[in-house]
Amino acid sequence: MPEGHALHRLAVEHGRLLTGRAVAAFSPQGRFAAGASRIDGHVVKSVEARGKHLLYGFEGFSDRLHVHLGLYGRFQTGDIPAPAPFGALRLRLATENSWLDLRGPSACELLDPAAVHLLTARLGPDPLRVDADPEVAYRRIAKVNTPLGALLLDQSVLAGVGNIYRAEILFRHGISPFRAGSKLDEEHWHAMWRDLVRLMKSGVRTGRIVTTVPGHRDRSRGIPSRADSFYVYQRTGMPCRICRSPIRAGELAARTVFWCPGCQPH
DNA sequence: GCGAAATGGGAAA
DNA sequence: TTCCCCTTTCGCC
Repeated sequence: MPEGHALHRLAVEHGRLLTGRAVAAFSPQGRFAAGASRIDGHVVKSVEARGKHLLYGFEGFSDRLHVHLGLYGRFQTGDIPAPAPFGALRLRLATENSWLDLRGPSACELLDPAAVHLLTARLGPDPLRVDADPEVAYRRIAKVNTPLGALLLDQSVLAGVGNIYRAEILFRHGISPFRAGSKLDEEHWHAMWRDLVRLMKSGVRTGRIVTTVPGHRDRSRGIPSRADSFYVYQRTGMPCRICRSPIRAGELAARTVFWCPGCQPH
């Protein structure tokens, strides 16, 4: 489930479980054995999300643990006692109260301060961080002919947006994914940014992505189902909630992109 | 039951 | 551009 909102939610949860506590670290699978033994016994100082990346800091230890879930990665947490490890368990962290298991990440590694700097320096502004500056993203967007649908997924332009937010934000602003970045005026970008901040904050609160408003849902009451949560994402061939045109799908930046040909003319 | 696709991205080619 | 990481879910038999 990892778009940016999910990682920020994990950072909050893990911060609550781990900050100020000594952790026992263990890599039953073995692929992070050396790193785990270096973390083992240290007190966690901080947990933060930057885009889709998680960084964990430790007292008296300048390296940070970097985790990127990729497409398959998953965390599980619980109260001790922890269940017996099974399968490909990359990392288990345990405090005296709780345990945290990590499986299938694309990155689980220790980074020294210089490497952390390299990582954060190549990420664009993250709509979920207070230190984010949307102007930095706009300067990249405005000078290229790359399609907006590709720019929104480029983590060096904007950090944290994934395939759902990409499709949905473009729909909500009536912009074709294939429009060039240079054809987006600044006012329009700022409106999109503000909308992203609002949608992604809501995602952090609720743990899910909902971009539809109640009047546009098939069922207008209660918490919308997943199928009712989106305007275009994975709705290929279904009628647009606004104009009834069949939703289209294509490929952009090596991912499936969805759009409404009526509401998002090229 | 099985294969493909998937809320991602880095390395290899 | 293709592969791969290594898991879950969904759609089609």
